[in-house]
Amino acid sequence: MRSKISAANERELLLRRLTSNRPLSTSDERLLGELTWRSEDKPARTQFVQEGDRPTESCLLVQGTIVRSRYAEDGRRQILSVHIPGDMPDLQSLHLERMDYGLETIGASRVAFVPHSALNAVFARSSSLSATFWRETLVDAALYRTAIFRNALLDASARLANFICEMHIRHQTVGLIDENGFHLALSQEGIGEVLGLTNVSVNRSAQQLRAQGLIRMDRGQIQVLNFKVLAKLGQFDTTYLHLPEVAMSPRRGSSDRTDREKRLG
Amino acid sequence: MRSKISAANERELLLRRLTSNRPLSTSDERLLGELTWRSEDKPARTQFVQEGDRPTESCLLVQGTIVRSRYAEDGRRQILSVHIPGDMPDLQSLHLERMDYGLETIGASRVAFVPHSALNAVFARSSSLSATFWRETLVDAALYRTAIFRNALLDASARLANFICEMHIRHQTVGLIDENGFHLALSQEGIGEVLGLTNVSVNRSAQQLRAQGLIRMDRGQIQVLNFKVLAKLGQFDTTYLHLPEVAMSPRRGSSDRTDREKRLG
DNA sequence: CGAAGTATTGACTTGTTTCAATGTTAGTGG
DNA sequence: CCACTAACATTGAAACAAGTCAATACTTCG
Repeated sequence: MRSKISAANERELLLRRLTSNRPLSTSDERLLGELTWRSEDKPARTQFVQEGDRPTESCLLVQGTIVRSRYAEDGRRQILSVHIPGDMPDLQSLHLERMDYGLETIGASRVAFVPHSALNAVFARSSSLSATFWRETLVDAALYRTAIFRNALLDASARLANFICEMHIRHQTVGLIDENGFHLALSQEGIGEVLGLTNVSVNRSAQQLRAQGLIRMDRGQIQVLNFKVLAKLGQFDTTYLHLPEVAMSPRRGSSDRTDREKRLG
Repeated sequence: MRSKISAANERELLLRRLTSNRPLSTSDERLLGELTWRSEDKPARTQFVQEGDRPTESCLLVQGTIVRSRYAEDGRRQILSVHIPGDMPDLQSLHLERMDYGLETIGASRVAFVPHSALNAVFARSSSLSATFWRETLVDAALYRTAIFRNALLDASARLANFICEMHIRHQTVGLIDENGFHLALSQEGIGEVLGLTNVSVNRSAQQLRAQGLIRMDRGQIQVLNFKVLAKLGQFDTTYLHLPEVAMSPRRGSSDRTDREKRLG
């Protein structure tokens, strides 16, 4: 259940993730490489960080699927976010003392831990590296925004479409996708806990999307057949993922903000 | 509509906010004081930052109420978060190039702007100050988590109760509350856009809470009469606000995480 | 005063939940 | 290798919370 392996995998995974937007300086890369990770394998359905905890380390998901969760009084679970390899789902515990959510595995997963003290030491030495990690938590917040939007304004099918689009792109970004699509350990009930729907509703929505030829979805294997239509249906816009801008359009000059104001109502 | 006033107010407001959790070092305080703010008064219902923008400055709400918003294709608006004086609702634009949401005033508001370049310069000089601002964005993310939880797992009345609890505490934290409660510029329709409800539903829920003697609520003025019961009803737990811990209990030792794991299902 | 925004109320509609039963699949151990 | 089991997926029917539509007050403010 525990192993102190050479942290080569963790380092590489993290590096790939952090540099997906802009390259790190060689000194930052070296600093990053000095971090020591402790890896652990977790079985499926295991809550390994809990609400109220005061972690002294943060984790990196190396393999598998984990979720952030919060429970209602009657025991129902809300999944706040779904994480795939490369994510650091409790980086924020570096600055927020108590956990306000739990972390649990969905399928069997491999998780690597790094002490807060080590991270802080590194950030004190490099403000650019600090900014890179800060940015990660900001993208995370952007995903939350989309969850709020999605669950409030879209109906069941559109929610599912939107969610599948997000997971598709995120898997694509870290190279976890092939001709059969990507693997998502979440059951239909689990997807319901993300989208604020029941398993029944998710099932019926999935059937609709399948009937329209937009997706294939079979026991955790999801394939997007028509991304464009799926995205349209789910009102999906990649902006919030803050991916690298391939064909960087010339930056719009910093025009006077007041010129662009819009009166509402 | 624009004024280059002495930034004394902005500085003080920001300082009060940032030190509400832990004091800043004198050198950090000095650095903070060197920032130059440009203040602007905005009329009600004005969107002054829009989806897709690439801001070169971040703002601090000095006075009034503003919201983060995102629109569905049919024009319906989702309010992602509600902001009160002391909040910096687009700090994240420092590291995320494009806005994935808009910023709009609800009532007439005063907003102060500071260039990203100035913030970056300050953060490069002090990693502790950088961490303090980072933390602000992390609390922000915690509020999003609660919004997701609330809108998915609670029924209309509980959602409203939860939301009022949050706004009550947040106003209290910055001293914007008196014997008549606090002022919230949002209409019932606006509250609905926060909670994923219609104005009709908000109205009926408000009546319920009033009938139970839990709140008073009249044209933007909200008074909590029985916080304890309201919080219970809304399943409200302050953890996620990450307030200073008054009677700091001795930190639980960093017990081996694996000892505390919980199997689910 | 008039106008616009906001709050309130009632009647009707609807998307989703709930409940419950039945398939289906993957994994386990004899 | 098949019976057994648990988890997951699918289906139908009934119930319900919230939405929609629409009419009527109330407030604020130029």
